Formats: sequence, structure tokens, C-alpha cells
Amino acid sequence: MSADNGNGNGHGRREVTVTDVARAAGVSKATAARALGDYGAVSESVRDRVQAAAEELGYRPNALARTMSTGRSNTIGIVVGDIENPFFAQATRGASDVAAAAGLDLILSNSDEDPETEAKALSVQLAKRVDGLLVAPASSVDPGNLRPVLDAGRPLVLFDRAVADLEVDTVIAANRTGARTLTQLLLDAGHRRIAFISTIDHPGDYRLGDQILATSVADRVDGFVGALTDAGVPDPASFVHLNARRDGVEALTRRLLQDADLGITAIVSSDSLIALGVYRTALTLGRRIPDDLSLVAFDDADWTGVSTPTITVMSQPIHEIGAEAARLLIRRIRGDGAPPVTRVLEQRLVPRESVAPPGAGR
Amino acid sequence: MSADNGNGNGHGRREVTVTDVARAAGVSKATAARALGDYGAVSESVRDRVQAAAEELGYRPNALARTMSTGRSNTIGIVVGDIENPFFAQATRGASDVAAAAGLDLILSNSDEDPETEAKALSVQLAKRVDGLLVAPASSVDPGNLRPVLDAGRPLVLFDRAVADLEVDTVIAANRTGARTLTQLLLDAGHRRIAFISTIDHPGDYRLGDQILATSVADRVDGFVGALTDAGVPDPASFVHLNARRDGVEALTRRLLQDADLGITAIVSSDSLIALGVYRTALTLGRRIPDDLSLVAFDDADWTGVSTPTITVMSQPIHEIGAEAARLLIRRIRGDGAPPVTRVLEQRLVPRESVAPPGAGR
DNA sequence: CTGAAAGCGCTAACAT
DNA sequence: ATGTTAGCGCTTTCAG
Repeated sequence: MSADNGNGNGHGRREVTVTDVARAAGVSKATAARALGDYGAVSESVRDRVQAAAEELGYRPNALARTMSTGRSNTIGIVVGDIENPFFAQATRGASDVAAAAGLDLILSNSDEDPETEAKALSVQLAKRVDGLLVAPASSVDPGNLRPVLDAGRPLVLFDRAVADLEVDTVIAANRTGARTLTQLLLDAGHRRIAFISTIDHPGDYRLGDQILATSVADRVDGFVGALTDAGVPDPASFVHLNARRDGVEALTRRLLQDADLGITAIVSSDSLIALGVYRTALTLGRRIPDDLSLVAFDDADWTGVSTPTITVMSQPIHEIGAEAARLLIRRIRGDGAPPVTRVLEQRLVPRESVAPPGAGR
Repeated sequence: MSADNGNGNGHGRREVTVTDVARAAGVSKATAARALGDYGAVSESVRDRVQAAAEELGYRPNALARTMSTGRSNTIGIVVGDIENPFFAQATRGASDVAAAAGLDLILSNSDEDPETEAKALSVQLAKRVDGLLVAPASSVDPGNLRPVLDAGRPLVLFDRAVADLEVDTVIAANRTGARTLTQLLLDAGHRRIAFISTIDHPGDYRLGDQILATSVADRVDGFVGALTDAGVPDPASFVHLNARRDGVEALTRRLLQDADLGITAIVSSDSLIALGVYRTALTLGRRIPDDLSLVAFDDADWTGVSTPTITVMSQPIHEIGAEAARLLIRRIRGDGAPPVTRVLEQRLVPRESVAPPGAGR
């Protein structure tokens, strides 16, 4: 026990326990527990007496002790890249709502998109004996971090990204189709030299066939490259720019726009934060959108509807991604043993003002 | 025990325990626990042997059992209005970073700004024996929800809002000064008929002296009304519009702008989401900002820097609000018994393009 | 340095 | 319907 005051809770007050309530109500511990925990059979009069005593003493159940004996914590964990990122905030909210409706609590961890941090977060959540886990995996390539979860026999649902060789429930968006649509829109407007920008980490320049850390981005790149290829654009891979977080979105955009040899006339942003960086940089450089540069992005962020011009985006059902993931998880927790499923949610094009033919400004 | 497979954990696998490791390593449970938990004294050779056995068996500590005996969960709880709201997302991130650095985990709950939901969330967190709580209270008026936390002897830190008659550590922003500055800016530009809009619930129209549910908003209203009063504007309270969530920001804005008798020429938005609604409505109604309507807001949201015009805002150190709250909480958890403190963090004016003299458009 | 044993607060057989 | 008792997995005296 701790040394503070002998109560062992380190908080300066001794917690009221079932035993205390039982004594006060003049019944056995088991009976008190049954009345309090609302299980088993208790006569009405005893129940009332116990509950009155509990009220009187200010009894608060100890969920941990309960979990210890039942093995269920009534808690699920969620691990996201960064809760400050609107995508994750919305997905988390979606999951949280579904969890709350099912009477489950939520433990949140940020991975910072770093596998090591993620591993620690998962280990903590497992140690807390969560009943299941929702994770947007930091790496779609290496399933290593997730193995312990499976080994522990805990239900796991992935969202936003799948993981190679890992057969678990997964909820993703139709990123390939979305990227294709967005790219085709630019192609149709007459663009040929279109850059794709993502902040995802990647060793060196992107080359066809490279594995990309997150399948969401990988799928977008696929759709993008596919559209360019179909349009007969040579060397599509050279238009894919990853690592924008490390290099800085603004610096990269600067480079793309100022290099005349590149001749970039349009940009596909893999998320709205990147688009914001591109937008600002274009403004700074005196490039007008869409006259001098066309811009499209994923995610219908607030600002894309009020900027000048407004930005054409591919909207994702973010809230629903989180909610559906939580629903799948709860099913598993309840004991559903069906083979893993992958849910692919549709994206929706929101056409606005940021696309024009190349050279419209001249 | 549960009926599934007799392991009592409901997850289809029996967890490896200290006892298992001890047996495998040929030592007592106590020794194994000491080696694993890194406390007490263990000889190096034994420690290695135990750790090897643990590794071998795939031992994962049960944090709950640990909490049961030590009384410390190494976890803090945070209760916010809505994690999807960028303000709370950023504050949560700030708190999360500080917590993580101190080796503490975080349990998140949304209150939806509803006292009942908040009460449930708090009760859950207490049941999980969090070491302390961070809360943005749904009601600054009624301390009822927070009493159980104090009664349980658990450290509590409030952020964004204070609570009447509750002497606990609190981290807030200098909202009164901020509102005053923002309002003065409009006054100086020549405005006299300025509306203040907040989404906070309020019974009926606002009248001087009314208690407002959140001190953050109350302080802003104070600053706003104070500035108008000093400027000799008659009946300042009539310019305060609360309940915008219930009534809808767009509908309210419509009413304000279309009523010629009101003659509103400028608006102070209590947050950036409201400002976005005002902005959109103004656009819809064909009112140009700032020529026909001046607009200022709290919080330096993304879009306020890229809209046309850009919006003049009062920026809050949101990340720091959460971080500082977490720091205070950790101090308390560590046993600091000093009297409660209130930290007031400064806001910063970001002047942009959304303010002009009234009638500049004519 | 190591082991034996008690206990954290609760639930779940098993009796009665 | 109620009571008795034995754990859940860990930490912590207390002995040795």
C-alpha cells in the first residue's frame, strides 16, 4: 500500500466500498453488491435499503474492481494520428457517439503518426484492458504494432487506412475513385502537368510500385497516376510529391510553382491542410486561383467554402467513418465471429470555383 | 466468472500473469512482480531471467490490477463540450501532450455542453479512478456536477470557464479585455449599433445582470457591454444575442441584418463557427464585408485568414490553455496543497480586413 | 535479495 | 432471496 494515509488510494480520502454499504444496510456484501450492481436477485425492500445506504454514504462504484472480476472494462480505445487534425476530430466524434450510445467509454491516444508512439499507446490501452480498439494505423505497411492487439485476443477495427496482410475489420473511403475523379476534372479542363501533394513520410522520391505508408494516400496516388496514365501523360509518377510535412508544404509549393521546366498548372492536395498551404503560397507568389493555378483537395473543410475562390473538393463522410468503425467493433465485442469485413464509404465531389483551363490568366 | 471459457476475461484468451512468469522463471510471484514492475530490489541475474520469461510468454501487465493495489491509475480524465469543436480539439491536444510527457494517459468525454451528460461522464471517470480531472464545465453557474469530484478527493482543474463559488485551479483567457478591444475597434471605426452573438443557451433575452452559463461568454458580454456603455450607446444589453445555437446562427443573422430599425452595422462573434455562419449569411444577403457590415470574432480559425475579406480576430492561446491546465493538475496530483490558483492567459488581436466605417459601402 | 501471505473492491459460484 | 467464500492480478508489508 502507499504510505500517505493508509487508505491506499493516494487521494486523501478512503473510498466507500460495497462492504461499507453492506454493513450500513445490515446485509451481506454479496447482497449489497447485487443491489448496487443491478444483477442477481434482490428483494425490493432490501434493494431500497441498500440504495439508501449507498446514497447516504456517497458510494461510488469502482469500475476497475468490477473489470477485474468480470473481465470487461466497458471501454474501447481509439488511436489517431492527431486529435487536432479535423479529420481525426470528426472521426473520433463519430466513434464516440456510437460508443456512448452503447454504454461504452472511450480512451483516446495520439500517435503523431509515429509507429513507436503508436506502439506505446497501444500497449497502454491493452494494459488498461480495453474491450476493443479503433485505430488509424500509423503504418499500413508494417503490421507489427497491431500484432499484440490480436495476440491479446482483443477486437480491432482499422479506419481510414488498411494494413497489408492483416485480416481485420476496416473502414475506409473510396480514395482511389475520389482521386481519379478529381484528377479527371483537371484533365478535362485541359491540364496536363498536375502535381499531387501529400504530407506522408516516404523514403526518397516516389516511384511507381513504391509502398506508401498509408493506404488512404496510396489509393489516392493510384487514382491520380491512373488518370494521368489513361490520359497519356508521360512519367506520371514524377508528378507525385510526398514528404510535404518534412519538407514543408509552402516550400514545396514554391518549388513546384517557380520551376518553369515543371510547368505545373494544377495541384491535387491530399488533404485540406495542405490545400491551405498551397493556397497561401499561391497568394504570396501572386498566382491567381484558378486563372494561374487550379487547385482541388480532399475534405470539405470550412475554409474551402469561403475562400476566394472557393475550392473544389472531394468530401469524405468522416463522421460516418468513425461511427461505422465503432459499430463494427461493438459487434465484435458482442461476440460476432464472422470473417473480417472491409467497408468502403463513398466520397462526394463538391464542385466549386478553383478549377479553370490552364493559362486562363494569360 | 464469465461463462465463455473459464478465463473470465471474455476475450477468448487467458492473459499471461505475473504468476505465470514467476513459475516459468522459477521465482516467487513477489520477485517476478518486482522485476517486472521495476520496484523493490532484485538481483540482476534474477531480473534478466524474469524479463526473458516475460518476453517469452508474451506477458502484458494488467494496469487495472496495478491500480487496484496502488490506488494510482496514472490516468487523467478530460471532459469537453465537443471534441469536434476546434477549440476543444486544440486544448485537448495541449493537455494530452503535457500528460503524455508526464507518463499519464488520458480518458476523453464529450459533454455536449449538457449538464446531465456531463454528470454521467464525470461519474464514469471517477469510477475509473482517474487521478485527476480536467473539465470545461457545462455550467459556470451550478457547481453541482463537480461536487462529486471534490468529494472523492480527486484533483480538479477547470479550463476555459470558471465556476461560481468553486475554489479550484482554473485556466481561462482574458475574455473581458479581448471583447473590449474588439468592440472598441468597431466603435473607433464609427459603429454604434453593434451586435454580439453567442450560441450559449440562455432563458429568454439577455438583460443586464443576468447570469450566463459559461464565464467565458459572460466575460465577453461584460467587455462588450462595458465598451458600449463607455461610448454612451443606450441600452447596450439589447445588442447581446444569445441562444444562437437553438435559434440558428443564420436565422439570427438574417433577422439582425434585415431589420432596418435595428440598424446593425457590425457584429462581434463569440467564436469562429458563429462568424462563419454570419459570413455566409451576409454573402447570401448580398451584404459586403466590410463595406456593408463589419465583422470580428474570437479565435484565429484557418478560414479567417483566407476568406475575402480576411477576418479580424481575437486569438486565444488555445493549446496553452489545455497545456497549462494539465500542468496545474499534475502538480496537484503530485501532492501540491497550495491554495487554488486562477491563470488568466492573454489574448492577441489579429487585425485584418473585415472592419470599415459604417456605411462605407454607400 | 527473496518468499509467503494479505489485501485492493468487486463478482460469481455454491450453499442455504 | 441471501450469505459464504474464493478469486481477478497486482503490490506491499513482514520475515527470513
